[in-house]
Amino acid sequence: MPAVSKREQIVSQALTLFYQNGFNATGIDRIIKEAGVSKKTLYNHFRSKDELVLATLRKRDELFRNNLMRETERLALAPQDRLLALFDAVGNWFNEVSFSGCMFINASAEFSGSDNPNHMVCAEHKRLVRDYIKSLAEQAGAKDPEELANQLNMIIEGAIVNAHVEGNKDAAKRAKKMGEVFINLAL
Amino acid sequence: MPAVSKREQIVSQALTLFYQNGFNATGIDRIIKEAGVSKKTLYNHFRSKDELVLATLRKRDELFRNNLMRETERLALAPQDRLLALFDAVGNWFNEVSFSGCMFINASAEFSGSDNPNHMVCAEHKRLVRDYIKSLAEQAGAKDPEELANQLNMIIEGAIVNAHVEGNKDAAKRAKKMGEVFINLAL
DNA sequence: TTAATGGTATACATATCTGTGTACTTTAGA
DNA sequence: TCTAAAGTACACAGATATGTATACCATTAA
Repeated sequence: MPAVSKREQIVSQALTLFYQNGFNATGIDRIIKEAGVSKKTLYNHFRSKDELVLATLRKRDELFRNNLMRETERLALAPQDRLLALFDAVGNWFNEVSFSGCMFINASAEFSGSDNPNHMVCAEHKRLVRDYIKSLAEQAGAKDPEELANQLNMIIEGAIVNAHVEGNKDAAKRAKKMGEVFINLAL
Repeated sequence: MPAVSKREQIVSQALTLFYQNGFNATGIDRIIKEAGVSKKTLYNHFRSKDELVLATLRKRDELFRNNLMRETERLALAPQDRLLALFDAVGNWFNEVSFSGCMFINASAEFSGSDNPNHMVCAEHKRLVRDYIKSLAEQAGAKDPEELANQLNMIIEGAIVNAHVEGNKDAAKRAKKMGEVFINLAL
Protein backbone atom coordinates (compact mmCIF):
# COMPACT_ATOMS: atom_id res chain seq x y z
CA MET A 1 0.00 0.00 0.00
CA PRO A 2 1.34 3.40 -0.92
CA ALA A 3 1.47 6.23 1.63
CA VAL A 4 -1.55 7.83 0.01
CA SER A 5 -4.13 5.41 -1.29
CA LYS A 6 -5.79 5.92 -4.65
CA ARG A 7 -9.05 6.45 -2.85
CA GLU A 8 -7.60 9.28 -0.83
CA GLN A 9 -6.09 10.83 -3.95
CA ILE A 10 -9.48 10.83 -5.63
CA VAL A 11 -11.35 12.29 -2.67
CA SER A 12 -8.69 14.90 -2.13
CA GLN A 13 -8.87 16.14 -5.71
CA ALA A 14 -12.66 15.94 -5.77
CA LEU A 15 -12.67 18.07 -2.63
CA THR A 16 -10.74 20.86 -4.31
CA LEU A 17 -12.61 20.72 -7.61
CA PHE A 18 -16.10 20.46 -6.15
CA TYR A 19 -15.36 23.29 -3.75
CA GLN A 20 -13.94 25.63 -6.35
CA ASN A 21 -16.21 24.85 -9.29
CA GLY A 22 -19.32 23.26 -7.90
CA PHE A 23 -20.62 19.71 -8.01
CA ASN A 24 -22.63 19.55 -11.22
CA ALA A 25 -20.07 21.66 -13.04
CA THR A 26 -17.25 19.25 -12.20
CA GLY A 27 -17.08 16.16 -14.39
CA ILE A 28 -15.61 12.79 -13.55
CA ASP A 29 -13.09 13.14 -16.37
CA ARG A 30 -11.66 16.25 -14.79
CA ILE A 31 -11.37 14.60 -11.41
CA ILE A 32 -9.55 11.49 -12.64
CA LYS A 33 -7.26 13.60 -14.80
CA GLU A 34 -6.17 15.82 -11.93
CA ALA A 35 -6.05 12.96 -9.46
CA GLY A 36 -3.92 10.98 -11.90
CA VAL A 37 -6.01 7.83 -11.79
CA SER A 38 -7.93 5.86 -14.37
CA LYS A 39 -11.69 5.94 -14.64
CA LYS A 40 -11.82 2.26 -13.77
CA THR A 41 -10.06 2.94 -10.50
CA LEU A 42 -12.54 5.64 -9.55
CA TYR A 43 -15.47 3.35 -10.26
CA ASN A 44 -13.79 0.57 -8.33
CA HIS A 45 -13.83 2.76 -5.23
CA PHE A 46 -17.15 4.54 -5.83
CA ARG A 47 -20.21 3.13 -7.49
CA SER A 48 -21.28 6.48 -8.86
CA LYS A 49 -20.45 10.16 -8.89
CA ASP A 50 -23.11 10.66 -6.27
CA GLU A 51 -21.32 8.26 -3.97
CA LEU A 52 -18.10 10.19 -4.52
CA VAL A 53 -19.88 13.44 -3.69
CA LEU A 54 -21.13 11.92 -0.47
CA ALA A 55 -17.69 10.65 0.50
CA THR A 56 -16.21 14.02 -0.35
CA LEU A 57 -18.70 15.88 1.84
CA ARG A 58 -18.00 13.53 4.73
CA LYS A 59 -14.28 14.11 4.35
CA ARG A 60 -14.80 17.86 4.22
CA ASP A 61 -16.87 17.71 7.39
CA GLU A 62 -14.08 15.87 9.14
CA LEU A 63 -11.34 18.21 7.93
CA PHE A 64 -13.32 21.39 8.48
CA ARG A 65 -14.43 20.66 12.02
CA ASN A 66 -11.04 19.40 13.07
CA ASN A 67 -9.49 22.57 11.74
CA LEU A 68 -12.10 24.80 13.35
CA MET A 69 -11.58 23.16 16.72
CA ARG A 70 -7.81 23.21 16.45
CA GLU A 71 -7.72 26.87 15.44
CA THR A 72 -10.23 28.00 18.04
CA GLU A 73 -8.39 26.23 20.81
CA ARG A 74 -5.05 27.49 19.58
CA LEU A 75 -6.22 31.12 19.52
CA ALA A 76 -7.55 31.14 23.08
CA LEU A 77 -7.24 29.07 26.23
CA ALA A 78 -9.96 30.33 28.58
CA PRO A 79 -13.40 28.93 27.69
CA GLN A 80 -15.00 32.39 27.59
CA ASP A 81 -12.31 33.58 25.20
CA ARG A 82 -12.76 30.56 23.01
CA LEU A 83 -16.32 31.54 22.18
CA LEU A 84 -14.87 34.74 20.76
CA ALA A 85 -11.88 33.01 19.19
CA LEU A 86 -14.37 31.07 17.11
CA PHE A 87 -14.99 34.25 15.14
CA ASP A 88 -11.27 34.78 14.62
CA ALA A 89 -10.98 31.25 13.31
CA VAL A 90 -13.71 31.76 10.74
CA GLY A 91 -12.19 35.15 9.92
CA ASN A 92 -8.94 33.45 9.03
CA TRP A 93 -10.88 31.03 6.87
CA PHE A 94 -12.58 33.89 4.98
CA ASN A 95 -9.17 35.28 4.16
CA GLU A 96 -7.76 32.14 2.65
CA VAL A 97 -7.18 32.63 -1.07
CA SER A 98 -9.14 29.49 -1.84
CA PHE A 99 -12.14 30.58 0.24
CA SER A 100 -15.29 29.84 -1.70
CA GLY A 101 -18.00 29.89 0.94
CA CYS A 102 -19.22 27.00 3.01
CA MET A 103 -19.08 23.80 1.01
CA PHE A 104 -22.23 22.56 2.75
CA ILE A 105 -24.23 25.67 1.99
CA ASN A 106 -23.01 25.33 -1.57
CA ALA A 107 -23.94 21.67 -1.72
CA SER A 108 -27.36 22.38 -0.26
CA ALA A 109 -27.91 24.79 -3.12
CA GLU A 110 -27.20 22.12 -5.73
CA PHE A 111 -28.89 19.24 -3.92
CA SER A 112 -31.92 21.13 -2.78
CA GLY A 113 -34.32 18.40 -1.75
CA SER A 114 -34.20 17.93 2.00
CA ASP A 115 -34.47 14.16 1.48
CA ASN A 116 -31.41 14.11 -0.77
CA PRO A 117 -28.56 12.20 0.96
CA ASN A 118 -26.06 14.88 0.03
CA HIS A 119 -28.30 17.54 1.50
CA MET A 120 -28.74 15.48 4.65
CA VAL A 121 -24.98 15.28 5.19
CA CYS A 122 -24.94 19.07 5.01
CA ALA A 123 -27.60 19.35 7.71
CA GLU A 124 -25.66 16.87 9.81
CA HIS A 125 -22.49 18.93 9.44
CA LYS A 126 -24.29 22.06 10.59
CA ARG A 127 -25.63 20.22 13.60
CA LEU A 128 -22.16 19.00 14.53
CA VAL A 129 -20.66 22.48 14.30
CA ARG A 130 -23.45 23.77 16.52
CA ASP A 131 -22.76 20.94 18.96
CA TYR A 132 -19.16 22.07 19.18
CA ILE A 133 -20.19 25.67 19.84
CA LYS A 134 -22.57 24.38 22.49
CA SER A 135 -19.74 22.51 24.19
CA LEU A 136 -17.72 25.72 24.27
CA ALA A 137 -20.71 27.56 25.71
CA GLU A 138 -21.05 24.91 28.41
CA GLN A 139 -17.39 25.20 29.33
CA ALA A 140 -17.77 28.97 29.48
CA GLY A 141 -20.62 28.55 31.95
CA ALA A 142 -23.42 29.96 29.82
CA LYS A 143 -26.87 29.96 31.39
CA ASP A 144 -28.42 28.31 28.36
CA PRO A 145 -25.58 26.82 26.28
CA GLU A 146 -27.86 25.53 23.54
CA GLU A 147 -29.52 28.89 23.08
CA LEU A 148 -26.19 30.70 22.97
CA ALA A 149 -24.81 28.17 20.50
CA ASN A 150 -27.82 28.66 18.24
CA GLN A 151 -27.35 32.40 18.34
CA LEU A 152 -23.62 32.41 17.69
CA ASN A 153 -24.04 29.84 14.96
CA MET A 154 -26.66 31.93 13.21
CA ILE A 155 -24.37 34.95 13.25
CA ILE A 156 -21.53 32.87 11.83
CA GLU A 157 -23.73 31.53 9.04
CA GLY A 158 -24.66 35.09 8.17
CA ALA A 159 -21.02 36.09 8.13
CA ILE A 160 -20.14 33.21 5.80
CA VAL A 161 -22.81 34.30 3.33
CA ASN A 162 -21.72 37.90 3.57
CA ALA A 163 -18.09 36.94 3.02
CA HIS A 164 -18.83 34.70 0.06
CA VAL A 165 -21.60 36.44 -1.88
CA GLU A 166 -20.34 39.98 -1.40
CA GLY A 167 -16.69 39.20 -0.81
CA ASN A 168 -16.69 41.03 2.49
CA LYS A 169 -13.52 39.80 4.16
CA ASP A 170 -14.36 41.75 7.32
CA ALA A 171 -17.62 39.92 7.90
CA ALA A 172 -16.06 38.01 10.79
CA LYS A 173 -15.14 41.21 12.61
CA ARG A 174 -18.73 42.45 12.63
CA ALA A 175 -19.92 38.98 13.54
CA LYS A 176 -17.52 38.92 16.47
CA LYS A 177 -18.87 42.20 17.85
CA MET A 178 -22.38 40.86 17.47
CA GLY A 179 -21.45 37.59 19.11
CA GLU A 180 -19.95 39.45 22.06
CA VAL A 181 -23.36 40.95 22.82
CA PHE A 182 -24.95 37.52 23.20
CA ILE A 183 -22.01 36.06 25.07
CA ASN A 184 -22.19 38.87 27.61
CA LEU A 185 -25.93 38.36 27.98
CA ALA A 186 -25.51 34.62 28.48
CA LEU A 187 -22.69 34.49 31.02
CA MET B 1 -48.74 41.45 -28.32
CA PRO B 2 -50.19 38.83 -26.00
CA ALA B 3 -50.85 39.64 -22.35
CA VAL B 4 -47.78 37.65 -21.36
CA SER B 5 -44.90 37.89 -23.79
CA LYS B 6 -42.89 34.85 -24.76
CA ARG B 7 -39.91 36.41 -23.05
CA GLU B 8 -41.82 36.67 -19.80
CA GLN B 9 -43.05 33.09 -20.13
CA ILE B 10 -39.50 31.88 -20.52
CA VAL B 11 -38.10 33.88 -17.62
CA SER B 12 -41.00 32.89 -15.41
CA GLN B 13 -40.46 29.17 -16.01
CA ALA B 14 -36.69 29.49 -15.75
CA LEU B 15 -37.22 31.19 -12.41
CA THR B 16 -39.14 28.25 -11.03
CA LEU B 17 -36.87 25.57 -12.47
CA PHE B 18 -33.57 27.22 -11.58
CA TYR B 19 -34.81 27.89 -8.08
CA GLN B 20 -36.08 24.37 -7.47
CA ASN B 21 -33.41 22.35 -9.25
CA GLY B 22 -30.38 24.56 -9.59
CA PHE B 23 -28.82 26.28 -12.58
CA ASN B 24 -26.43 23.72 -13.98
CA ALA B 25 -28.89 20.92 -13.32
CA THR B 26 -31.61 22.61 -15.36
CA GLY B 27 -31.28 22.20 -19.11
CA ILE B 28 -32.60 24.46 -21.84
CA ASP B 29 -34.79 21.64 -23.17
CA ARG B 30 -36.64 21.42 -19.87
CA ILE B 31 -37.20 25.16 -19.76
CA ILE B 32 -38.62 25.45 -23.27
CA LYS B 33 -40.78 22.39 -22.75
CA GLU B 34 -42.38 23.72 -19.58
CA ALA B 35 -42.59 27.26 -20.90
CA GLY B 36 -44.24 25.93 -24.05
CA VAL B 37 -41.97 27.71 -26.49
CA SER B 38 -39.58 26.56 -29.16
CA LYS B 39 -35.85 26.55 -28.76
CA LYS B 40 -35.52 29.07 -31.55
CA THR B 41 -37.71 31.51 -29.63
CA LEU B 42 -35.59 31.19 -26.53
CA TYR B 43 -32.44 31.89 -28.49
CA ASN B 44 -34.14 34.81 -30.21
CA HIS B 45 -34.63 36.45 -26.82
CA PHE B 46 -31.41 35.32 -25.15
CA ARG B 47 -28.07 34.79 -26.80
CA SER B 48 -27.08 32.03 -24.40
CA LYS B 49 -28.17 30.16 -21.33
CA ASP B 50 -25.90 32.40 -19.32
CA GLU B 51 -27.78 35.44 -20.52
CA LEU B 52 -31.04 33.78 -19.50
CA VAL B 53 -29.62 33.04 -16.06
CA LEU B 54 -28.67 36.69 -15.71
CA ALA B 55 -32.12 37.89 -16.78
CA THR B 56 -33.71 35.40 -14.41
CA LEU B 57 -31.65 36.59 -11.46
CA ARG B 58 -32.55 40.20 -12.23
CA LYS B 59 -36.22 39.30 -12.35
CA ARG B 60 -35.95 37.42 -9.10
CA ASP B 61 -34.29 40.41 -7.47
CA GLU B 62 -37.14 42.63 -8.57
CA LEU B 63 -39.87 40.24 -7.45
CA PHE B 64 -38.20 39.31 -4.18
CA ARG B 65 -37.49 42.84 -2.99
CA ASN B 66 -40.90 44.11 -4.03
CA ASN B 67 -42.49 41.31 -2.08
CA LEU B 68 -40.26 41.82 0.94
CA MET B 69 -41.08 45.52 1.04
CA ARG B 70 -44.78 44.99 0.50
CA GLU B 71 -45.01 42.32 3.18
CA THR B 72 -42.94 44.23 5.72
CA GLU B 73 -44.98 47.38 5.26
CA ARG B 74 -48.22 45.46 5.36
CA LEU B 75 -47.31 43.74 8.63
CA ALA B 76 -46.44 46.91 10.50
CA LEU B 77 -46.99 50.63 10.15
CA ALA B 78 -44.69 52.29 12.67
CA PRO B 79 -41.05 52.44 11.48
CA GLN B 80 -39.73 50.79 14.66
CA ASP B 81 -42.18 47.94 14.22
CA ARG B 82 -41.24 47.51 10.59
CA LEU B 83 -37.69 46.58 11.51
CA LEU B 84 -39.18 43.71 13.44
CA ALA B 85 -41.81 42.94 10.83
CA LEU B 86 -38.94 42.24 8.45
CA PHE B 87 -38.33 39.03 10.38
CA ASP B 88 -41.97 38.05 10.13
CA ALA B 89 -41.84 38.60 6.39
CA VAL B 90 -38.86 36.30 5.97
CA GLY B 91 -40.52 33.85 8.35
CA ASN B 92 -43.50 33.65 6.03
CA TRP B 93 -41.14 33.07 3.14
CA PHE B 94 -39.43 30.16 4.94
CA ASN B 95 -42.80 28.52 5.36
CA GLU B 96 -43.79 28.64 1.72
CA VAL B 97 -43.93 25.10 0.32
CA SER B 98 -41.65 26.08 -2.55
CA PHE B 99 -39.02 27.59 -0.24
CA SER B 100 -35.63 26.48 -1.41
CA GLY B 101 -33.27 28.95 0.21
CA CYS B 102 -32.10 32.26 -1.17
CA MET B 103 -31.75 32.07 -4.93
CA PHE B 104 -28.76 34.40 -4.79
CA ILE B 105 -26.92 32.38 -2.19
CA ASN B 106 -27.66 29.34 -4.34
CA ALA B 107 -26.45 31.06 -7.49
CA SER B 108 -23.30 32.24 -5.74
CA ALA B 109 -22.58 28.61 -4.93
CA GLU B 110 -22.75 27.58 -8.58
CA PHE B 111 -21.10 30.69 -10.03
CA SER B 112 -18.39 30.99 -7.46
CA GLY B 113 -15.93 33.39 -9.06
CA SER B 114 -16.47 36.89 -7.71
CA ASP B 115 -15.88 38.27 -11.20
CA ASN B 116 -18.63 36.11 -12.69
CA PRO B 117 -21.52 38.33 -13.88
CA ASN B 118 -24.07 36.02 -12.30
CA HIS B 119 -22.23 36.20 -9.00
CA MET B 120 -22.04 39.97 -9.27
CA VAL B 121 -25.80 40.27 -9.64
CA CYS B 122 -26.11 38.26 -6.42
CA ALA B 123 -23.83 40.67 -4.58
CA GLU B 124 -25.84 43.57 -5.98
CA HIS B 125 -29.06 42.01 -4.75
CA LYS B 126 -27.65 41.63 -1.26
CA ARG B 127 -26.56 45.26 -1.27
CA LEU B 128 -30.03 46.40 -2.32
CA VAL B 129 -31.73 44.39 0.41
CA ARG B 130 -29.36 45.93 2.94
CA ASP B 131 -30.13 49.36 1.54
CA TYR B 132 -33.80 48.74 2.19
CA ILE B 133 -33.14 47.66 5.76
CA LYS B 134 -31.02 50.78 6.19
CA SER B 135 -33.90 52.95 5.01
CA LEU B 136 -36.14 51.30 7.61
CA ALA B 137 -33.49 51.90 10.26
CA GLU B 138 -33.30 55.56 9.26
CA GLN B 139 -37.04 55.95 9.50
CA ALA B 140 -36.97 54.30 12.89
CA GLY B 141 -34.43 56.85 14.04
CA ALA B 142 -31.49 54.53 14.63
CA LYS B 143 -28.28 56.16 15.79
CA ASP B 144 -26.24 54.41 13.10
CA PRO B 145 -28.69 53.10 10.48
CA GLU B 146 -25.99 51.51 8.34
CA GLU B 147 -24.55 49.60 11.26
CA LEU B 148 -27.95 48.39 12.37
CA ALA B 149 -28.82 47.37 8.82
CA ASN B 150 -25.60 45.37 8.55
CA GLN B 151 -26.37 43.62 11.81
CA LEU B 152 -29.96 42.77 11.03
CA ASN B 153 -29.02 41.68 7.56
CA MET B 154 -26.36 39.33 8.87
CA ILE B 155 -28.86 37.73 11.24
CA ILE B 156 -31.35 37.29 8.41
CA GLU B 157 -28.72 35.66 6.20
CA GLY B 158 -27.95 33.25 8.99
CA ALA B 159 -31.62 32.45 9.39
CA ILE B 160 -31.99 31.76 5.67
CA VAL B 161 -29.13 29.27 5.78
CA ASN B 162 -30.50 27.64 8.90
CA ALA B 163 -33.95 27.38 7.35
CA HIS B 164 -32.68 25.94 4.09
CA VAL B 165 -29.84 23.60 5.04
CA GLU B 166 -31.40 22.22 8.18
CA GLY B 167 -35.03 22.83 7.33
CA ASN B 168 -35.58 24.84 10.50
CA LYS B 169 -38.83 26.64 9.81
CA ASP B 170 -38.55 28.52 13.13
CA ALA B 171 -35.25 30.15 12.21
CA ALA B 172 -37.00 33.49 11.72
CA LYS B 173 -38.38 33.45 15.24
CA ARG B 174 -34.94 33.13 16.79
CA ALA B 175 -33.61 35.69 14.35
CA LYS B 176 -36.34 38.11 15.39
CA LYS B 177 -35.42 37.83 19.06
CA MET B 178 -31.79 38.40 18.15
CA GLY B 179 -32.67 41.36 15.97
CA GLU B 180 -34.65 42.90 18.79
CA VAL B 181 -31.49 43.09 20.87
CA PHE B 182 -29.73 45.18 18.28
CA ILE B 183 -32.74 47.31 17.51
CA ASN B 184 -33.08 48.18 21.20
CA LEU B 185 -29.39 49.03 21.39
CA ALA B 186 -29.60 51.24 18.32
CA LEU B 187 -32.70 53.30 19.06
C1' DT C 1 6.18 -19.97 -11.65
C1' DT C 2 1.79 -18.78 -11.38
C1' DA C 3 -2.35 -16.57 -10.16
C1' DA C 4 -4.68 -12.86 -8.18
C1' DT C 5 -4.99 -8.09 -7.38
C1' DG C 6 -5.19 -3.55 -8.61
C1' DG C 7 -3.79 -0.49 -11.60
C1' DT C 8 -3.49 2.03 -16.62
C1' DA C 9 -5.07 3.30 -21.16
C1' DT C 10 -8.51 3.65 -24.21
C1' DA C 11 -12.45 2.77 -26.81
C1' DC C 12 -17.18 2.64 -26.39
C1' DA C 13 -22.32 3.01 -25.25
C1' DT C 14 -25.72 6.06 -24.16
C1' DA C 15 -27.54 10.10 -22.85
C1' DT C 16 -27.79 14.92 -22.48
C1' DC C 17 -25.92 19.45 -23.02
C1' DT C 18 -25.88 24.08 -25.65
C1' DG C 19 -26.59 26.10 -29.74
C1' DT C 20 -27.68 26.27 -35.05
C1' DG C 21 -30.17 25.49 -39.42
C1' DT C 22 -34.22 24.61 -42.23
C1' DA C 23 -38.82 24.62 -43.51
C1' DC C 24 -43.36 25.51 -42.37
C1' DT C 25 -47.13 28.20 -39.82
C1' DT C 26 -49.27 31.68 -37.30
C1' DT C 27 -50.26 36.33 -36.28
C1' DA C 28 -50.58 41.20 -36.44
C1' DG C 29 -50.44 45.52 -38.61
C1' DA C 30 -50.37 48.57 -42.82
C1' DT D 1 -55.52 41.24 -48.12
C1' DC D 2 -50.74 41.12 -48.22
C1' DT D 3 -46.35 41.18 -46.00
C1' DA D 4 -43.10 40.83 -42.40
C1' DA D 5 -42.16 39.37 -38.06
C1' DA D 6 -42.31 35.93 -34.81
C1' DG D 7 -43.43 31.50 -33.75
C1' DT D 8 -43.29 26.13 -34.17
C1' DA D 9 -41.30 21.63 -35.11
C1' DC D 10 -37.54 19.09 -35.73
C1' DA D 11 -33.20 17.56 -37.31
C1' DC D 12 -28.55 18.10 -36.38
C1' DA D 13 -23.76 19.42 -34.91
C1' DG D 14 -20.38 19.04 -31.56
C1' DA D 15 -19.18 18.83 -26.98
C1' DT D 16 -19.52 16.65 -22.73
C1' DA D 17 -21.86 13.71 -19.17
C1' DT D 18 -21.78 9.15 -16.59
C1' DG D 19 -20.70 4.65 -16.69
C1' DT D 20 -18.94 0.04 -18.94
C1' DA D 21 -15.87 -3.09 -21.41
C1' DT D 22 -11.53 -4.70 -23.16
C1' DA D 23 -6.76 -5.44 -23.16
C1' DC D 24 -2.65 -4.93 -21.08
C1' DC D 25 0.89 -4.15 -17.19
C1' DA D 26 3.07 -4.28 -12.53
C1' DT D 27 3.34 -6.02 -8.04
C1' DT D 28 3.01 -9.50 -4.70
C1' DA D 29 2.17 -13.70 -2.41
C1' DA D 30 1.29 -18.75 -2.59
